[in-house]
Amino acid sequence: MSERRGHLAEMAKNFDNPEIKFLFSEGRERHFKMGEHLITEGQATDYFYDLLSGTVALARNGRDGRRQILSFMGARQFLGAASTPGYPNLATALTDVKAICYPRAALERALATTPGLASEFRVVLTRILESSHDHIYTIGQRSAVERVASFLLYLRSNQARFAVEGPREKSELIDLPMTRLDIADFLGLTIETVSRAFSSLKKMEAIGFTDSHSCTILNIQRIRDLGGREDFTAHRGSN
Amino acid sequence: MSERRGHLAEMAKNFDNPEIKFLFSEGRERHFKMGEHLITEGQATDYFYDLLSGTVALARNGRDGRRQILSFMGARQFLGAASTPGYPNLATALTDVKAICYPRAALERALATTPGLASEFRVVLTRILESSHDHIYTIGQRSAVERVASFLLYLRSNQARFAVEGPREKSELIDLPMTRLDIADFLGLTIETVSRAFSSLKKMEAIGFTDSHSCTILNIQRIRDLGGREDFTAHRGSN
DNA sequence: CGGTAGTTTGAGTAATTTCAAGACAAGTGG
DNA sequence: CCACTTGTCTTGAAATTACTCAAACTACCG
Repeated sequence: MSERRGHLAEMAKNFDNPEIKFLFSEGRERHFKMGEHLITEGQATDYFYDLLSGTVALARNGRDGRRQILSFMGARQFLGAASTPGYPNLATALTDVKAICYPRAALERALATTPGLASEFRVVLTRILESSHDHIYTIGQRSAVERVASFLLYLRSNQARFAVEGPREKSELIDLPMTRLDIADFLGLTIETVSRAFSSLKKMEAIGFTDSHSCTILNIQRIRDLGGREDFTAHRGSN
Repeated sequence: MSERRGHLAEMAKNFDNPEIKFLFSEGRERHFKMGEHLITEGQATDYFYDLLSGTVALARNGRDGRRQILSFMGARQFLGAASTPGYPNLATALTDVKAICYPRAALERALATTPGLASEFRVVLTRILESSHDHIYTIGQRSAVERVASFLLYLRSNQARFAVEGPREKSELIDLPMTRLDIADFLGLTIETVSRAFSSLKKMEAIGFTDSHSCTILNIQRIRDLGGREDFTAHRGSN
């Protein structure tokens, strides 16, 4: 009991019944090396993942080689919810990843017998949907520099909210575990454009780089003006 | 009982308990004129809507006048699920709209006491999320003509799936109840580009227009080649 | 120390946007 | 019934943005 790990276990800590017990007894910790796939597209998603550490890119690949990254996920985030047995997305480990995987059927049964957990789960799903909506706005309406600024705020917010040890304060130091190509495929741009946007933000002294995989926000207001969501999420107090 | 209407009622037809009874006793049919808002952004979402007829645009507005339409919704679709009391989106009636509205608290209680309905509801939420992912791919990776082709398939599929009288076969006749500006704001393009893309599809005899608010697909294969999702959703058999 | 993968920068090109004008349809009032 | 207004849609030309192609730079790894 006390050794149940992960965000799902935390969400379920106040619930107990045979289905919950069964669910957690079925949970297996798995490790993925950088580059490995947690889920392959089209494959039957038998498993649901609760990430413990590392970063995963969830992507949709077109036949002609185009790729759209739908989200970057880290500790305390979930992966594998689908409306059908198949799953059209590809989940790839960008770093070494630890996750607990649960059989989908066991999760389904636990949710069906534990309405309280199902409610929390519904909130999680809804948040994911709202985050997709943010993403759609960003890709559909913003320019390259704005998209990159918005991306930095997205990472900053996620790195605070989904820190391994639980939610913490936002930091001005942003970790960029993904490559420029990953960022480009997330934002609907090319590597070169992403790189130029970073250079441009650096030149206006809004950010600074130590190495190419982590940066510091020097002028948060500038970044917010470019990529912020205050417009429509003031009440949520993000960024 | 037999007069419960709407998709939610249909989903709940096999369930019965006091909370379900209460939920449906609280449902009120409302009519909205073209141009009216069902939900205003930032407002507390006290209500959840089950659409009966008409078309609604769900949009996110930027302060500087930019607007991104997140989805077009019609009969048998739901509106108003949010993870917080506020709601960052604006729902506008594009035609006259009929809907049943339920207090969110009543829905929440009904779901909390009716796990079977909660499961179905979770599937609906997941489908919405998957549809958002399609949208992200389209906006992030496709060219203007491809986006418009993809949009036609999106409408065709929705108009079959969410027909007023229930799911029906897909038709080659596509209804376009929204303006070119709405389409542009949905696809992350300008009106002019959308118009040029339609002209281009017309010139290649992939589609034909009767008037500017309805078109016929003349060469479905061509449209699928441009905007199809066979790549990653072959197993779902869409489009 | 060279090799490889990833990143940055530059120059030219292609696509979409912007600006501007014209076409079309529906509705209004003379 | 016709001119006129209005809103929407289409088309054209110019400007801008992001993309493509190419080369140089950097860091890491064997």
